Amino acid sequence: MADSKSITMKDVAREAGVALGTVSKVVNGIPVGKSYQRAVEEAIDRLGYRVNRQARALRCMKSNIVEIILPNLYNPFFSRLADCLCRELSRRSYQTLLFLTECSFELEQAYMLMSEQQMVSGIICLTYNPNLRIPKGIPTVSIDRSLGPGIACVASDNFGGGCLAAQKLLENGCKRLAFLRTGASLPNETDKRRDGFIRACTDAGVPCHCECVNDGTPYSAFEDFLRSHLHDGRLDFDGLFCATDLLAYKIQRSLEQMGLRVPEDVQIIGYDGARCFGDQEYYCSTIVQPTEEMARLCVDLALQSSAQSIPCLLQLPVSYASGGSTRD
Amino acid sequence: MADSKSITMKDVAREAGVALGTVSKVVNGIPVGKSYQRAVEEAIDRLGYRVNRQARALRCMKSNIVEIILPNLYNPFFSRLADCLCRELSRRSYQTLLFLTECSFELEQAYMLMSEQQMVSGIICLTYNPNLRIPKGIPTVSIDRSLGPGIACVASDNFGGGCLAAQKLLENGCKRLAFLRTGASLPNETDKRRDGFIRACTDAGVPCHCECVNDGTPYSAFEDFLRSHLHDGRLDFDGLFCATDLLAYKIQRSLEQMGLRVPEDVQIIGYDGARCFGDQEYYCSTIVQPTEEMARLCVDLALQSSAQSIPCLLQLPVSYASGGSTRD
DNA sequence: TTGTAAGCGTTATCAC
DNA sequence: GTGATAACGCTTACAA
Repeated sequence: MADSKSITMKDVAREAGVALGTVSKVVNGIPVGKSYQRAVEEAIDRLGYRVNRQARALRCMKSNIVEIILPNLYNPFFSRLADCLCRELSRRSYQTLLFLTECSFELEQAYMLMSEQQMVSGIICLTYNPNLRIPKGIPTVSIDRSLGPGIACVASDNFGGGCLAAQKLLENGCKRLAFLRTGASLPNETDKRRDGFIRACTDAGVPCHCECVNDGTPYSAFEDFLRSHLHDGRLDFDGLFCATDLLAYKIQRSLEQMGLRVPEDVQIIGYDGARCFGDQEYYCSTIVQPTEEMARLCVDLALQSSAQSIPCLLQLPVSYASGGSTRD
Repeated sequence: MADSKSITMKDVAREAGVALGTVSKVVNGIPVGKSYQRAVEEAIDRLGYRVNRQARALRCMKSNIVEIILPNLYNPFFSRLADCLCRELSRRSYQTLLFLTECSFELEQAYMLMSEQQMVSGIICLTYNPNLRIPKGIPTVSIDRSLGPGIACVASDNFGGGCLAAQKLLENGCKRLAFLRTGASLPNETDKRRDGFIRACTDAGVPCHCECVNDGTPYSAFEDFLRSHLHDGRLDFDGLFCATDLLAYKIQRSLEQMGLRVPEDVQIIGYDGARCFGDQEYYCSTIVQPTEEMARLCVDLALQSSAQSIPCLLQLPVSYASGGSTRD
């Protein structure tokens, strides 16, 4: 009890009868004389010594901490991402410092700059602030949005995913397609979901409607949209591609309330690959983001101290998964 | 560019033409002379100085970091908890260091002890290791499991929740009840869900069956159980209380595959209050844990430096929410 | 190969 | 009220 004054290297050195520097070497795996090695290791065990990471960080001007900035953890895509990132970091003996912004520009900026007083090894962030100031000298990786030259951006192949969605709907016999989206008004990588979708539609010679609303807009705007395209209990579209699984989920519920059946009357494909309870069934047919691979890549980049000509944008391939809202 | 050698207090002191100690005082809100105050603040702005938290932590032997240990972030209950905890900590100017264990006893222990070399302000954990060694001198809060005397445990009112589930099923006309559970073989607070359920059944004079299997057991054990109680397309039970929403969700799917309708033939209540996409509809009728309040309480306790006679167990009230798997 | 000593950026204790 | 100065625990030249 009275002891717990925290054991330091000095204590270990005294206990082992060696100099402070020798202990440090042993702790850091730098070779020392066999007998010293043993003596120090025994003393460490005996005393239960553990290195003080703050002191080390201060001295080395670098902690083994990576900062993660996300909007929240209740959205399954973000929580899955956080899960994968944290695990991948642990695997490499790094720690995860987590910040949640709920998309507040101010918080995004504040947490971003926090790293400066923190000596973190890297930053992995998913932000929306268009004027985000990035701390210099800290490897930074952005997810789904380009933060400017020199900052790596990791994303899924949004364009390819959009194409894939169109292809699948067409394969399943859809003739009248529409793309629905609610999202940041600022340009980011996820815009390409629409571009890819339109491209595939154009290539196939099939017309397609786009209904995109800004983030502030209430969901009811989509219900109005659907109703305005409902004639005699029949929707003008038989295939919908929604920019996220969440939107797909809501749209499906709206359609069902209007008396339409999914997938019999209307087929829907979402984007993300979200699953019930995180690892059970897909909520809907979806374009699956390779979350684990994205996390691994983010960590790779965030730990790459030397900015050795990192590509500005890295896109990872997506896949399609049937989840009940399509007829395949 | 060439400057970014990180600005220190010393730089600020020189810039402002005052002593180091004066800068420290300003930074920490300790009163100094009016003119000094201004000079220092201006210098700080001009130089863009930010306090180095590692140095402060080292000097004060205490960082403003709270360690959170959870099994994972894909399970909605855990991710919601993490979300609330992180937000609550931020609100009080603390940072969140996140560790995920996937219930590995070794990792639980390793992360628990990590705090010793970290000078964290507190630990909030949800663990299963029965022999977990707790670092001394760091305020520790356990969720859903008592870690022994002196360690606060925060949980929802599991017993009350069990009672409530039974009451709701009975109110809805159920006559033949059963409790289903898969969970840690080690005793923890969530065991009381069963106890409360049984108690309410007993009080009401209604028989109830309990089917509890250990964590390792494959889910198919429950399917076998259900099948063994299925006679002529009719289940021996018309009301099920599942220890978690996830189990309720799986059971519902199994029943539907067997040709039974929920809630017409069998009503189901889960526990947790999990929602689709984190904030949409409930997956099923459920006993809702007050996650936000629990998080707040955990943070309260984890930051309470003085162990001023903290109650060992704190239970927060639950509520019932209808989610389609019952007839109310 | 080992020991010594100078910091890393803060805070806190004192003389002034 | 202000300003030197000594730690905090560790790493790393550099000297022995």
